[in-house]
This record gives sequence, structure tokens and C-alpha cells, in this order.
Amino acid sequence: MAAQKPYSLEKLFRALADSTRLRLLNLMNGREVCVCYFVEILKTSQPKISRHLAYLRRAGIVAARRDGKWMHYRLVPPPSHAGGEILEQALHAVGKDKRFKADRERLKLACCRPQSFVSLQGAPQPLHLANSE
Amino acid sequence: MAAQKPYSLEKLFRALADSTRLRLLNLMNGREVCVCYFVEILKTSQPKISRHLAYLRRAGIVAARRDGKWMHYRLVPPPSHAGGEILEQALHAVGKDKRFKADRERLKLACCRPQSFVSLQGAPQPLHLANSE
DNA sequence: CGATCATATTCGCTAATGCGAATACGTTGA
DNA sequence: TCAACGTATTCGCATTAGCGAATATGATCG
Repeated sequence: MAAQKPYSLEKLFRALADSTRLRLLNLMNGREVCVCYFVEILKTSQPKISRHLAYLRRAGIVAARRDGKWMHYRLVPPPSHAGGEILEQALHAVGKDKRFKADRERLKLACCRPQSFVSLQGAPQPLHLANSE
Repeated sequence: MAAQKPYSLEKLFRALADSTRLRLLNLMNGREVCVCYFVEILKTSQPKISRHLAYLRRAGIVAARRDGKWMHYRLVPPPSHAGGEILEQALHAVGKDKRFKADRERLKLACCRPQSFVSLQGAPQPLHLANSE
């Protein structure tokens, strides 16, 4: 059992070191999001989305909730104080970027009019979280 | 030539996703440091240090200055505003960690008494930077 | 010049990562 | 119970990363 505690910030940064994962985290910032929305917004293959969500789950950054056929993902605060600060600040900074803002806009649009997206027929609405970062 | 601009934050996070590189950046935070100090403080092989410094150089996060036989490395502010915020905050959070603090303590010690470290005979003193992060 | 010192790079090698394609799983509803 | 749907996992492959060992480079000094 190799030491894992020290420098575990490294693990957090590795989780952030992928554009798909950054986009997923950006969309989850402040709300719980169904997988079907990720697929629609990112216009990426479903297995790819799912694999990256699994990565984030293993890294302890997100948690999943099953709701019938649908899976909802949300951020979970990192255990260490430093990790929490970094994640919060990183998502805040990322959120200012043009393309990430566009993703959030499209999510908002899809939530308001899911019927206008073929792939979102009957999809559940994302829940806004009380303790949003 | 694939698109590089968007999501280049990904590159920054990848640079931060290694404990050796985090320790190097932590030591460079606020001052310019000679490679020989890195080798002494981190107690790691010189090629390993040099390779990680090259990685950071390629990522545009640090710059090097030659001074005779010695090479000095320093942080350079990322081009994007978001990148700058993230790096600054990340180093700030990292600096609170026990082991990273210990690294900085040992650097301070080595700078005060380089003669007490066999490997630092005649090594140049690190320069403190005016615009420290 | 040649030796020496500080640093950089190259060379295998192994492990981790990311991807598309295919397939498996769990739930719902007929 | 079976089909359809949303999601997860596995497989095979190509790329990248990290390492120790060895070697190369560039500067200084005799």
C-alpha cells in the first residue's frame, strides 16, 4: 500500500487534465445533470461520456444517483481543504472561458425546451443543488 | 495543426498532474531557483528533475535563464487570464500542504547555508522575484 | 586543447490514458 | 417474459507519460 495521502492533489489535477472531463464538471457546477444531457450538449459518443464519468467517480469528484433508467451526476466536495479550494477555483476560472460558457448556455436551453432535442424526449429535468459551488 | 487554443486549460492541468512538477513549481513560487537546489531539496535524480523542467518549459509555465554553468528556472504567467488565476490559486493551495511547506523550508535553509550541503558548494543564491505570485 | 562540472537529452521499457466499436447491464412497459 | 431504452463496461489499439541508465551538450578552468 503505497502512500496516497500526500500529493493527492496530483490525482485531482489529473482528473481535470482532460477537456471532456472539464466540460462535464463545468456542466455539473451547481446542478445535478442527467447523462442524456451530457451526450446532447457535448455531442460526443455515449460510451465516451460514460467512461469519463466513471473516471471522475473513481477520483471521488462526482457521485451518481439512479432514477429509473436515468443516471444523474453531481459534484462532491473533495475531502481535503486544499482540494476543495482548487476545484472550486478551477471551475470558477473555467466557467469564464467562452466555450465553457457556451456549454452552460446550451444546457440551460435544453432544460427549458427538452422537446426541441430529439434525444431528450422525456428526459428528466436537472436539479439545482442547494450547496452549489 | 489541430485546434490548440480552446480548452488549453487542459494542458495547464496536465502540467500540474505530477507530484514532482508540483514540488518544482512550489519551490519556484516567488523566486528563481537553480537546478542544483531542486536536486538537493527533492533528493531526486538530476535527469528526472531536468525532464520535468523541460516538460514545464514546453507547457509554457516556466522559463530558464543560463548563468555560466548554472540554469535558473522561474515561473512565467500563463497567457490566458483563467490560466493565471488557476495557477496562482493552485500554488497557493498547494503551499498549505505540509510536505510542500517542508520543501520550502529546506530550500530556505539551503539558501542560508549552502556550504552545509555537499552538492551545493559554490552554487548561486536564488533570486527573489519582484512580481511574485 | 582537455578535463571537469552542471545540465540536458536519448534510449529502451513499462504503465497509464483515450478512443471507437461492440457488448453487457439494469429498468421499464407491453 | 421479452423488447426497448438509457447507461456502463470490455476489447483492441494507438498515443502519451514516467522512469533509470547511459550519453550528449555547453561552459569554465587549467
